[in-house]
Amino acid sequence: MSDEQIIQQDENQIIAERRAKLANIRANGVAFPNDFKREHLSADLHAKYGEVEKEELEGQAVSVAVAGRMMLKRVMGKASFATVQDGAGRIQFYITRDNVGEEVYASFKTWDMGDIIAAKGTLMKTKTGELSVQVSELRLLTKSLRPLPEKFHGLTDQEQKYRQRYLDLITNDTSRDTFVKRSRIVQKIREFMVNERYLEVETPMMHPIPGGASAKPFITHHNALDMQLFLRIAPELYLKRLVVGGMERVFEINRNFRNEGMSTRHNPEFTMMEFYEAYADYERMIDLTEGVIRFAAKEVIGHTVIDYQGKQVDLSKPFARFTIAAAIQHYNPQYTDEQLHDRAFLKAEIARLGGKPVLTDGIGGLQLSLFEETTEEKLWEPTFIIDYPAEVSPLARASDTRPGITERFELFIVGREHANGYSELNDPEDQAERFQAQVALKDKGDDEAMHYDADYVRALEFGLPPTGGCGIGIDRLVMLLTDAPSIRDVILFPQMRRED
RNA sequence: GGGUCGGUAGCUCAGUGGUAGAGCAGCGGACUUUUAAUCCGUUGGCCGUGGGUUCGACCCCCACCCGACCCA
Repeated sequence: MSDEQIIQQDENQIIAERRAKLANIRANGVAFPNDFKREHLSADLHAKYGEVEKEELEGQAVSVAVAGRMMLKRVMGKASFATVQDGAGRIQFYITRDNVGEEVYASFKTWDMGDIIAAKGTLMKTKTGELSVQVSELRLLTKSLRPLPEKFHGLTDQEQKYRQRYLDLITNDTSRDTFVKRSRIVQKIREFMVNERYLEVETPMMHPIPGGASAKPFITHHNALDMQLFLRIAPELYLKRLVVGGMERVFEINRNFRNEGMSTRHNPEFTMMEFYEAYADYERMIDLTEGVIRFAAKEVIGHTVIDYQGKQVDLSKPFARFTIAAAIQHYNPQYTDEQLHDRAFLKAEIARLGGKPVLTDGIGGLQLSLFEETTEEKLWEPTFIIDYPAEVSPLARASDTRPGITERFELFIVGREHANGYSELNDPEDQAERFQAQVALKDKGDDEAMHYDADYVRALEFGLPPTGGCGIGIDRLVMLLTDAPSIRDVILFPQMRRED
């Protein structure tokens, strides 16, 4: 369908009438003026004058200049009220023919919901005590050609909320509030990290070798270099190169791209914070992770015991810790210690539960699969799962005392993974071997296995100090803190199928 | 990929084999303190798309498209 056809199809009587009004405005001067100087925001006025008594307020004769989108309009003969929404809230205009003049008043009556209007006037209070602008000058700044969603119910259609986010933002306070909170959460996370003397950095989004995670990448192509590039699946290997380079505390908050299925928990592009600290281990990363989440909750939500989808989550007390096997047994007491160390039993049990076929054969990997099938979703309260098997942790440092185990953790809250961190593997020879093992897995058909990154190994050969690192899923954290059921509710423009 | 539910006026929703409805928005009128203002009048539909069944389909059947949720 061509654009022209879409436009044609979209036209209706309401739009046609508004276009006619716009044509009339054009014929009479500047249709889209940009010379009005807005001086006040609704929220500031409510904060400053909302509690002032009617007589006192009107005695002060406070002059204001405000502007916004007309959301409600109540015309009563020679006097009208309009509710105007600006970036911070709403305020009511009181418009009378006697104050604005017959001509402007007649024009106002033709203006529509959704139009961007501006007023100068003085503050007043109505007889019910609502702070309002008694308008002396009234202007139309932007004619809106399309009707807004119904004023009471707003926009409810999920698809339209996602595809036309601007409409969702205009009409739904909760949606606006979610994205304001998202911004504040990210800001507070930055503040926390900077206070920990971390430097914020940006590393490439386009990678010649995708690395740092087990995931399928998006593939793109650079014309001038005639080179295949991958949208990054994680910044990890670049950030650790920076630690090699002497940037001892770095973090990056940015997008990752994974070419996988979409769900209420997965969007193809999503935001992670990764951070790396020299001379730190995974215990320090656990502390930072717990600290930054608690800080963001306290600063943005105001408290650390929050509601998520009708159930409480307590972020205030120290997060629980379990090894994988201990967590399985704690939440599924039917499994015996013996069973959890029996390869044949684990394989059969995973298959019975409908889990993915396991390509690796180690006890640790099998336990992890069983954990994913039986336990993950039950971890409602914040819980660190620790001691991941080396075979599924190709970038993590192995335990000095327990063979096959790495110093790694993942954080689960409300049954979802929120963070993943470890003491970094800084032995270049061990790293080279683990990459080779990944390549072998890839050859066996695991298309999420990692590539061999020779430059990364070379960097390690110059010496990566002992380092701790961690990644925190920002979208999921925002979901948690804003009580959003779907990742699409916290991403302004979530990925959607093409409309045609 | 599988299952469930949904797609009807610009928006929010009814309708169930027999002339497509309501509220809001729009248009015309009344109204100088309204609060989703109110009152009177009124315009507006390829009922997601394409096939079928039927004298007749928004409704029944099949396929497809789009979305939400659940499962893999």
